[in-house]
Amino acid sequence: MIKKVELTGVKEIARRANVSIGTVDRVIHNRKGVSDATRQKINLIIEEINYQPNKMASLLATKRNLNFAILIPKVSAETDYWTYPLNGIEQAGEEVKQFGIIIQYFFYDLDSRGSFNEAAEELLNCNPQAILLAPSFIEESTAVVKRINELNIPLVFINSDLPKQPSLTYIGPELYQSGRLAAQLTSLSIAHEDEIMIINISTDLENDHHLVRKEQGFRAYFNDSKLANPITTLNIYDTHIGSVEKSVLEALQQNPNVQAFFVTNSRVNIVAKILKKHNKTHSLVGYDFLKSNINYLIDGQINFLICQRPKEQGYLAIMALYKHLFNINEPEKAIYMPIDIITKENYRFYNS
Amino acid sequence: MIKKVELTGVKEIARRANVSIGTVDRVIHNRKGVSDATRQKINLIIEEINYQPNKMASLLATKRNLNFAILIPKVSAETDYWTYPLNGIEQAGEEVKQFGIIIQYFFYDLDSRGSFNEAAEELLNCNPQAILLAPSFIEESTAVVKRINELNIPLVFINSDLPKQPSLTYIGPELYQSGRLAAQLTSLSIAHEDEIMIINISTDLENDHHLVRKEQGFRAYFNDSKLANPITTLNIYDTHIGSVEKSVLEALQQNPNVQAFFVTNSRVNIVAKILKKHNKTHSLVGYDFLKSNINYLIDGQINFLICQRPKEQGYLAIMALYKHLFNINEPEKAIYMPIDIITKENYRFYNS
DNA sequence: TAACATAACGTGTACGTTAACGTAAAAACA
DNA sequence: TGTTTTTACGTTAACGTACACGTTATGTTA
Repeated sequence: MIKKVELTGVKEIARRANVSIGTVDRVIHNRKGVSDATRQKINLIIEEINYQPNKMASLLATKRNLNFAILIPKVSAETDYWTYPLNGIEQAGEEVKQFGIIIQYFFYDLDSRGSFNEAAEELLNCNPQAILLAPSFIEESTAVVKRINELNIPLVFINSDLPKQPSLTYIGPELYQSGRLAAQLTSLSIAHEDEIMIINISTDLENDHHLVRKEQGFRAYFNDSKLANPITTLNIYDTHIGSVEKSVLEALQQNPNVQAFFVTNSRVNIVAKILKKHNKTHSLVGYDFLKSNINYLIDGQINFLICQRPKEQGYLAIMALYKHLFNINEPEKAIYMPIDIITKENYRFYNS
Repeated sequence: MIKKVELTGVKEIARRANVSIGTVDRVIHNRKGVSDATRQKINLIIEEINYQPNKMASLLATKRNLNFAILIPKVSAETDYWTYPLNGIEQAGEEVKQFGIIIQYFFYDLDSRGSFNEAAEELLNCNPQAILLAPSFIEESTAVVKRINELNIPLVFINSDLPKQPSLTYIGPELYQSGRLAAQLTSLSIAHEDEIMIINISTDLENDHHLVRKEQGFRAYFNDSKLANPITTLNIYDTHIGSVEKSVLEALQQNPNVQAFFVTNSRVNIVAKILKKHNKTHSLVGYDFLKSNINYLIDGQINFLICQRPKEQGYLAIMALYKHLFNINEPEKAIYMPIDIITKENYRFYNS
């Protein structure tokens, strides 16, 4: 409980500059009423002692709240992936709430670009001091991000990046490498000549660069490792199970030597269900810690799930904004989540 | 930027209770000097208006330094495992520094119980307000922990637990399950009849319950999975490479059908070196993200490393103490780290 | 030169909480 | 009874920042 002795803050600056704290305050806030000479002197001292304003005192003095606005996909019935980032955001929200941070949530429908634009408009209307964005639709997001940057509001991307748009940081997966990892895991459970099938299931495959990057990584691994296993790709645009079942069975008939599947997103549980129904014991690798996926992992129908800490992504994103605004530290330009392998023997400790 | 209008805080409580804020403060902090009647009245009002102290004001008012004391093994030349928790601790230290938290470091030698006791004594002498402890030596640690608990200093265990001793939380691995995972990974790359060898390398094996638990988990997996692969254990007490080499080669001669090794700690790189030297291509699974291990992972000599986020352990431990002391939230009684699988395809993103 | 304007700076109060300090009254003791 | 101790409070000065307002000094104009 030793009292601090360091001299910091406006008072110390004022003392060194032989002015009052009022003057220092004016310099800090770029208000007029200070001669150029004193302004320079004070700025010099600010540099010298590396002055970091005490955000606590500041918030206390201004007695205002900070609004953080979140714009992410809504949790759909089809996949509960976004519950995890949301949980992380909420947890972080609890922790920073006492610093006057209030989180406002806006959700959009992954099937509707219109809903994205609407939600973005609402978001901007409530004048947030920080924004967390999952830019699923590239063009629409880019437009919104440009406006955000004009307003000079700190912005964090989550789950997908818009590398050309300036932002505080991107927090999310590195897709290519995760595809490579999927390939390595697949190669563990197949023989020399076995065929492999990559399954992309998405209504909007053309816009879903996630899947493409993963497939590229997957194929690159086999290339680089000089593994000659034939790899075919099956694109499925209708995500309903009946339609998927039909496609998969057809493809299996055409490629009877397929021994392993790689599903490039979290819909791997659909494939697992189908394989189980037809008593198939193919190797199966897919994505994401969803309940329905975990069940098939325990079951043995899915061999590996790859996961990139969705909850942590949300948590870290809020924390990055908080730390930025409170001058605690600045994040890296991009934070790539570790690429985790989930098996039936380690899933229990994954989200504790 | 909306101004708050609510009437909250000690002032409002004092107004409602017809007392001064000083009295309210005494009630809030459970200090004496208040009659039971007023205390009750105030507590009632606190409940009523659901009083949440303003942490910013609080932090500002108690401009005190909090000393956190850390007692962990020193980074040895032999293994740099402890650099990772240390990094995590330092990072957390940076982040909480502006709340007046100062971290003091004490290190002990893993080969010397005496050094542990000495360091612990020094630590207690500087009257820390929170302690982070890696209780490697059970008896010595227990004695120290008892004294710490008498002093009512919040304490977090890291890496190993002392379940019988009260503590704020334990942050570290769950060893049994990690052994099971090692077994699953081993089973991926061996055939039906292949033999497996578990290698424990430790000068003080009897005290190293870590290794024992992992071995138990490993064997349990094979039992539960009805896999009949013979498993033998090789205990090596002399950790020098020459001695390990001799032991391993001897054991290999006696068990020529061994196709896979499981090294129960981070010294797996020693075994990798030996196997490489003798051109052996056994399957090899071991522990920890150390540089020397990663090199053999890239090399292909090690198939999998299991890792339990050492850096995060340190980070979370400090944060748990900080959040406890600042009433942000209380941790779970035990926080088991996810059991991560590191391969040559995902190690790059593990510690970013 | 008086009256006034403005630039440049200082002062005071507030934010909500903490804790040291002061004090009146009650209780304990001689 | 008087004296000391204890109990139960109230008062007040910080903490670092923000900002309205007050105060000089230095012009500028009538």
